[in-house]
Amino acid sequence: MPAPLKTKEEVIEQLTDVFREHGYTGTTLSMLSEATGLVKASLYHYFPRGKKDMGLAVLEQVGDRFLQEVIEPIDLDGNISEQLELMSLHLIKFYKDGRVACLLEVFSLGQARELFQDIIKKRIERLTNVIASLLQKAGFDSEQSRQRAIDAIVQVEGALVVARASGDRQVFIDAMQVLPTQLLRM
Amino acid sequence: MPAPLKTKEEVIEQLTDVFREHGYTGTTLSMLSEATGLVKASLYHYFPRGKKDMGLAVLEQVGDRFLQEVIEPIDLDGNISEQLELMSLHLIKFYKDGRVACLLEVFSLGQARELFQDIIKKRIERLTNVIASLLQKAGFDSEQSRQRAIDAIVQVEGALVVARASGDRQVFIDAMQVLPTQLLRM
DNA sequence: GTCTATAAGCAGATAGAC
DNA sequence: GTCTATCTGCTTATAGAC
Repeated sequence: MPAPLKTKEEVIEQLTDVFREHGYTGTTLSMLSEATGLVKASLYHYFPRGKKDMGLAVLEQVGDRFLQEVIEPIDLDGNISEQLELMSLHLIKFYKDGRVACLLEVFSLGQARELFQDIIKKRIERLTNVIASLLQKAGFDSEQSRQRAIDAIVQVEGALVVARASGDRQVFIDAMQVLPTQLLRM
Repeated sequence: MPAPLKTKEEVIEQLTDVFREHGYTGTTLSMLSEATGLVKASLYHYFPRGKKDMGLAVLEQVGDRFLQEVIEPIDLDGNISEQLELMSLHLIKFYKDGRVACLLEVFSLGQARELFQDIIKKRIERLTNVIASLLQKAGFDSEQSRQRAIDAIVQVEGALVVARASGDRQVFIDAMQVLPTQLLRM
């Protein structure tokens, strides 16, 4: 039996680009078909329950990639300032200089909200905890760390939105570059 | 000739709620019909070019309301810290404690982006200038004022997104309450 | 695993009566 | 100014051949 031309993971990656640009409702099966090179019926082979399954798969894979590419490289025993600088660089890369949206933003709108809100809520909670534990290592108390972790997420989401809306990606890059200093400011 | 039961302005207000919740693509004429109590054909009386016209009308009216309710109350001759506190309160009210989205965010996604990007870009530029001129009154130089104005918009947009995604409106309220201090910090 | 063909329904939009 | 009725095209989704 020959290996499939595409793994499911590769298909999901191609779906991701479309969902990130158009949101959940704004994405049609025709777009997804064109992006993957598979006709609609073929997509149903990978995702039997259709668009909803595709959204879930994309959300999960992007979440995993975020942890791998942005969070896991952080060395909790390293210099905190350097680790935050590293995180900043990885954030810029992950969001392609501000060119792509965050799924947590675009999947929390309209009818998609009901479908994905539990997952999205958990992801934000988890991300808050990870960043907060990093800041606790830097000497902030539990509550301060949690507040600053939320600030960081607010900063990322806001900078992505403003960069996209204004058409100026530099807004995102600048915001990420000052993020480490902001988080450690007394 | 009797007065119409609804003015166009009132109709636009009802459309606004739907567009803010579902975004442009996610909003259907059926939703708009239900929200206004008018059948689809009646909506075309007010907006001859259809959904696109409705989006433009909503964008314009919300922009005007923002200037009236958040920007114009600011007294450029008053105490700067007090004026920013006032702005903070008005922002919380305008976005209904974080319950409603910003149109500049949700109208900059997917296919709606091409339709509205020029308007959205101009609105952000204008808003940046207004806030920057306020900060110049507080003694910041031109470049610092502009940067901090962008920071403020990033903060508002980010806090709205995180509040919506996490289902915790307090995130937005908290962020708005610390905004004045943040903007004036040396 | 990929395809052709097709179903059922909803989308945005229009004609024309009242 | 609001309506009923209708149109065309696109939507998600499925059946079944290869």
